Order: sequence, then structure tokens, then C-alpha cells
Amino acid sequence: MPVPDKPALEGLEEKWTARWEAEGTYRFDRSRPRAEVYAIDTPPPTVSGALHVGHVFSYTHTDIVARFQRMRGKEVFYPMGWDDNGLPTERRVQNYFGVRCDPSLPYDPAFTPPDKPDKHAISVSRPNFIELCARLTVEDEKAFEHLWRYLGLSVDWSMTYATIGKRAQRVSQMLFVRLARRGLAYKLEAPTLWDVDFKTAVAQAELEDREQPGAYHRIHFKTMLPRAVSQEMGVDYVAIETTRPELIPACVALVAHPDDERYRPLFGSHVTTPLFGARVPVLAHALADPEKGSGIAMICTFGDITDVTWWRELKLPVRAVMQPNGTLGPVSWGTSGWESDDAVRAQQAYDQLAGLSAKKAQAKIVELLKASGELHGEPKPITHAVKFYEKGDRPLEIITSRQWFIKTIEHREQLLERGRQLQWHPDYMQARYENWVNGLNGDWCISRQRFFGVAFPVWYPVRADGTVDYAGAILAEEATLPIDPSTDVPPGYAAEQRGQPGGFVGDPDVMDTWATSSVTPQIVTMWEHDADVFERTFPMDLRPQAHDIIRTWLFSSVLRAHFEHGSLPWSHAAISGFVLDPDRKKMSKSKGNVVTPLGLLQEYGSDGVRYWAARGGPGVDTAFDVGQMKIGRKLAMKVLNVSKFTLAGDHLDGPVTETLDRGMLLNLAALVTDATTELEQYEYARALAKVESFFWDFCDNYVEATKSRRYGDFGPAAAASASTALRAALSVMLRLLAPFLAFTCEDVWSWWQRGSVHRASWPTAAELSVVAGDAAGAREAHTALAAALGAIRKGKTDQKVSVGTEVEAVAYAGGDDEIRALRAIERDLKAAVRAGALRLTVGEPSVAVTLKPAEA
RNA sequence: GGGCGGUUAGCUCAGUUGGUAGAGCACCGGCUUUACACGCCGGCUGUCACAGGUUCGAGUCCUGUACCGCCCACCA
Repeated sequence: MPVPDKPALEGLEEKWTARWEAEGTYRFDRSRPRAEVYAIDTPPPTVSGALHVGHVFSYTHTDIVARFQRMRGKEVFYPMGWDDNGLPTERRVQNYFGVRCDPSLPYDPAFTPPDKPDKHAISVSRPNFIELCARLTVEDEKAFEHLWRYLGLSVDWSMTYATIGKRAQRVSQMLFVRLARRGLAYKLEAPTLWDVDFKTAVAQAELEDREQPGAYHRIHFKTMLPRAVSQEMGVDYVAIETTRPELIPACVALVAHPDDERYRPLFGSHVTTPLFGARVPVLAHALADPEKGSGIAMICTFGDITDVTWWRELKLPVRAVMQPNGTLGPVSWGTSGWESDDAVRAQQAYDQLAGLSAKKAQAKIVELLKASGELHGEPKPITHAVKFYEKGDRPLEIITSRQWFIKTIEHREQLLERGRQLQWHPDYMQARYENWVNGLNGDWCISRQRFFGVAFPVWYPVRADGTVDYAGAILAEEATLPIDPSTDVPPGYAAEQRGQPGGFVGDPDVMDTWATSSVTPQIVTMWEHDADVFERTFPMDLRPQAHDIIRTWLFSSVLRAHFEHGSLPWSHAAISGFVLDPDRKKMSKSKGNVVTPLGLLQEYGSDGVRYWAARGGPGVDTAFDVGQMKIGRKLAMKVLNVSKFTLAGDHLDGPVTETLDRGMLLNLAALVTDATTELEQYEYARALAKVESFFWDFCDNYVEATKSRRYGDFGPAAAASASTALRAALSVMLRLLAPFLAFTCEDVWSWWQRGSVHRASWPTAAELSVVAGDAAGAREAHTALAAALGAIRKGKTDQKVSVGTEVEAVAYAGGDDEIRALRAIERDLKAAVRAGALRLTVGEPSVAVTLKPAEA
């Protein structure tokens, strides 16, 4: 392709995305051995959401690394996934098709959704629901792929996967079954964090704190001590302070610190709860904080995580009032039910609470306590942090339920060790991992009482009396996976036995979204699907991701690989920062400050946007700044134009003989070494800054200084030296910039080279020093050029003449070393400043420009 | 309460072993210079958050403080 007359950036994206696809430029060559492969575990974006500029930012970082590794000779394994798991997709499918997932229904292969969603949702089986999801997300996936291609991601688009896809289900289920068989996954009935609106268990990793208004309620519990002791204490009650008085009926004990003198006499004795008259013990535990409230707390089943700890360690009974839907459930007090000194009074009080939500129950019980005189003073309003499910609207409750867990706590040390083996970029992100693992306070709850997602490949026998034998879980055979227990039948049973005495039931739950996302390394590397590919790609090289999901995605992936493979899933983790809006806030949809990416790519060019993204180094939060995109666009334009200049006209073939040419090439060789080291360390932003800086100096100074010679003013040999040096430098700079300005560099490459620049070999210092030849002092001469040119240009500007004006004479004085360096390139320097005479002297730095008589 | 990161020119940010403060943008001024006006040249701009310390010398190392951001916590 010839050098264009008017090179332009417009249309490069369409042109090259089509060409790359047609030529299979980024197709993975699966014949290469593991050592020659660089495998990337790309984060699958959520398809039901929209891609925003934050995605563009971080995915560009990964692409830069991918392109660098590819040019270094690695075969890059770079798939793309779509995350269609989880609540957002579930809701979207429901609304779009007017259906509800009902896991109790069997698969109906003939089902078709109505053209328009009906007001009354149609119940469909889980497999049908998943089919609808796949249908809906096809369009999203197309739009996403288009954007990614337009941005220039060098993904192999023949390798895509969906997190709810058949193969992903199979991998998730198979890994789960293996954990279950080894006892690393287990089912247990236990107090679990619970969202009362979604009516599902949630995991520790999905929590967030929100500041909420609340109030301390000072409540009196009657003591049951011998009179003498009470008299000594002066009171016959204990005052506790609680923000959740509605849980008083669930109170099973009071607790204070063992060293707390105020309560020491009470330890071992009992008190009665207000309103309900239940006798509960006063106990000692080190977790009780004498500084908090009155220093003595009531333990309820369950008000918060501390209650769970106390309940477990003090071996207390359960007295649960909170139901899965967030209301207080029915309780009968007295001899046939819960213990009370005054069952009639207890029942009367409780009946007014039953059926109310926590919030309403609190208001009601405050009324009752005031009336009974057991509330001391007015509630004292406070603001405190309350735990929420990150997607939820009401505070979490803790409810006892039967859930699947994966063991984490007893493997804490090994998991910490894995974190240390992983190479983090930037390295300080490892602290977040350590922090999280050290803070784990329970095993990982992976089951969700939702309908959409990967099912547990598990059934339970139904006993002859119709009860379910949860301890006798029947795990699916690996060869049969994926299965859906709502439709498929366990080995040895017939379909008619579903739900029948002596028969079976399917596990109704689905896996947590992170339980399925955590196996993306196994999904993409074709684990248990294509052993050959797996062997060439696993453990992978790179996990790129954002820092907010270290505790979830990164941690859970490490955990799964540790258990299944006894290794890390990848050797490097590159953590991207967030994109901040100009107010330094994290950009997010909810804040309405998200910019749609395709418009940006079209306005500033994909390379312009890539440039902006590339400037944000690993882990660094970066401001959204169209100014930087404009600069990137200018850089790309400059590349086009200087390439046009370099390649225009006939190439004069000849060796590099001139000192300036040699110096420039050798300095470029040093840059190659430097930039390569940066990129090897995932410091792409630094690499770009250095290359960019050299490039502009090259354009502004070297090209200007050699123009005259290049045009033949000093003969053909001197011109050939410049021509050869220019081309060698251009070739190297295009390759250095190719990972960043993927489209521009590819276009220029195509003007004069064969093949794709993205499959060209990464430049080396050696290839330049061969061209430059032996040249003592040449680098210093090239380095001195910019300062001297600048000073002399200033001399002209000060006299208000153009830089191109021919002048009578220039006198330039400088230090010994500088002048020696400049003398080596005196002819080029003189031509560059268009001086009739150039005098270089050692002395105090000075510049004198003498204009021609006519101009003076 | 714990941890991590940040605080450098009006803005966005570099500043890699401690050695006279940098770039781009913005602003001001100049320039048709046979690659580029999506250009070129030049100029202006800083108690490097604050306070101590180590050192001949600190933006850089140490201690502490303040503020910003993120993550975490057993939040009665």
C-alpha cells in the first residue's frame, strides 16, 4: 500500500478490525507449547449492564499487555467471556419475557415465550429460563463485541464463553462435586446472613456497611439474685443498651467482659427478660466491650455476627423470631412453648409483634416497654453502620437455614501463602488480599435461594415418612454433568419418584455468582474438556481485574484452583484502578455520570482513548479526561505525518555514517531496553511516557536537523545515511507504539511492511546498534542537539523572526562537553538553524543570532 | 478501630538507587518552516499537604499530624 497524500485517522477502526478478523491476526495457535503461550483470564463483563468508560480503561490495559507479549514472541491466549449470571440478568429476563423461574417445574422443550409479556408472569423451568437468558443476551453480546473490536482488543473472537453456558455449568458443577466428595464443600444448617427482600442467603463478601439512623434503647432486665446481693448492688435490675429492642423475645443470654467489676457478681446468675419473663443467664466473654453501651449486652438469636459467635462459643440455645421474609414469626409462650415466668403476659406482648417487620416491631415494642416501665428514658438517637447485602434495600438479618459452604477458615494459611506466590501489579494490592483472608470469619456460603444460575448437581432422598434426608445428599456422576436436579433424575431413581416417599427431591438452590465466576480459569482453558488446550494454557499467566473485587473474584479463584489443582490459577494479577469523574468520585451508573464509550471512540479515535487509558498505570485511579484523549489523537496524527515524511520519496540505500544518525539510533536503542523492561513489569504507563517523549524529540529535533541533508544538500552518501536511519528508527518506534496506538501503527506499517505490526517482533537494542555501527560520542551529540536547537530558536523568536528564517550567523557558547558534542554534528546543526555561519565556543552559555542585513 | 494508597504548576500527572523541581493541557506571545495549522517555536506558573528527624544535601529515607480515596472490622 503506498504512502497516502493526506493520512487520516478516520476509518482506521473499521478498516483494521475487518482485516484482523479476515486474516486471523489474533487467532490462538494451539500447537504452541505452554512455555510459549501467554494466557489471560479476561474478566467477563455483565451483559445485562452497559459497558462504560471504566471497562474501556481497564480492558485497554490488558490489551496493551497482550500485544506486547504477542510481539515478544508469545502466543497469546486471550478469550472473552460474558457474565450472564446473577440477579441483574434474572430480573431482566423476567421483565423482558414476562416469565418467572420456577425450579420445581421440569424442562419443557416446546416452550416459547409470548410475543408481548403478559401482566401475569408465566412460570417456566430453570432450563427454560436459562434458554431465554441466552436468547436475550445474544444481542447484548453482539453490541459488546462490536465495542471491544472497535476499541481494538486483540481478543481471539472464536473463543468466547458465557458464565451460564453449558460448558461453564459443567465446569462449575464438576468442581463442586469434587469439593463435595472431598468434604471441602458441605451442607450445614447454620445461622446465615440473609436478605429479607431477595429471600436468599448472602456471603460475607457481598456485604457492605451503610450508615443508618438508629437509637440506643436502655432496657431493664430483672436480676434473680439473693436479696443480700441485690441490696449490696443497690438495684434489682441490669440495664442493657440495644439498638434492636424488637429482638428481646429472641434473647438467650446477657454477656459482659470477664474482668468487668460491675457485672462480676452477676456471672452465673439469671435475669428475666422484660415483657416476656424468660430466664436467661448472665455470662462472661472476652468479646464483650466494657466501653460499649452499658458494658453488658443481650445476646439474641440472631441480631448480628457477634451474637452468632457468642451463641456458638457459649453453647446457647436458639430462640429465633425472625422469618425469612423479614417479619417476626408466630411463637407460643408458656408450658407448651417458650419458657416464661408469666406466659400470659408474654403471649399478649408477643402477639402484638408477630407478623410485623423488624422496623414496625421495634416501634411497637418500644410502646410496650414504655408502658411497662422497662424502658429507661427516651431512646437515644445515633447513626451507626449496619450491614446490607450490596444489592439489597433493607438491613441483613441472620437466619438459620440449610446452606452449602466451601471451607476457607481451616485453609487460611495456605491461602495466604498462595497470595504471596502471586505476582501482584502493583505489588501493594497484595495487602488487600491478606487483609481479606485474615478477616474471614466463616466458611464461604455458596448457595443462594434464587432460581436463576448454576444449579447444585445434588438430590436428596425422601424418607418413607415423607421427610427429606439432607444428610444423604446424592451427588451427580461427573460424566452426566451438567445436570439440573429439577429436571434430571438421580441414578437409581425413576422420574415418577420425585417428591414421593422413598423417592428423591432436587436441591432447589443455585450457586452464588462468585462460585461460578471463580472458575473462569478452568472454563477458558478447557479443563476436563480439551486436555490438550488445558495443558498449554493452565496455570494461566495473567488475571486482570479491578481492586474492588479482590475479596470476591480474585480470592475465590485462588481458592478453587488451590483445592482442585494445588496451584495458583495464574502467576500474575494486574489490578486496574477506577475511572473517576472530575469530582474524584468513582464513576458509576447510579450517579448518572457515566459516559457512553462508543461515542468517545468515534470522537477521539480508538487510539486517542487507548492513549488516555494507557496513561493510568496499574492500580492508579484515573480521572476521566477528554483532554488526554485529544493528546492521544494528536500523537496518532503525528505518527501518521512523520511516517509520511520518512517514507516519502525514494529511499536512498546506504549505510549510516553520520554521527547524528548514529547517536539517534543508539539513544533509541537505550530507549528500547528501557521501555521493554517497563513493559515486562507491567508498567505500560511508564513505557508509553518514555517512548512518547523520545518520539516527540525525534520529530521536533532530529527530523528537523537532518531534513536538509536528507534532501541531498550534502551529497548522496550523507542523504542515504539519514534515509536509512530514519527508516530504522521509524520501524522501531512503530513497534514500540503498536501496543498503545494499535490502529495507527498498523496502518503505517502497512504502507511499507508486510504482515501485521502486531505480529512483528518486538524491537531490540541490537537491531539498532547493528545499523548505527561504531560511534563513540554519537549519543552525546544527539542528546546535545535538542538544547542547542532550542536555545538558538529562542534567539530567533526573541528577534521576532520565524524559526525558518535564514540568518547571517549564530554564535553559540556552552560547556566543554556540550561544545565537543555539538562539533561532531556541526554541519547538521548549522543547516537546521539556517545560519550562514555557526560558531561554537567553550564559555559561559550564550546565544547570539545575527540576522541578515535585509531583515535586521 | 485496623490496613492500603494519595497529597508536586490553574488542570491531569511524571519524578526508579537522596545530588540545582519536570511534561502535557490551559494561558500569553510569535511563526505559512516544501511531513503535519489535528501544525511549529517560545514564555509564564510551584514554601513538592504540615511538623519534626537522619544527612554535607530530602519531593525522594524515618517519625508524627491533617485532609482525600479505597478496603476491612465482633457496629450491644
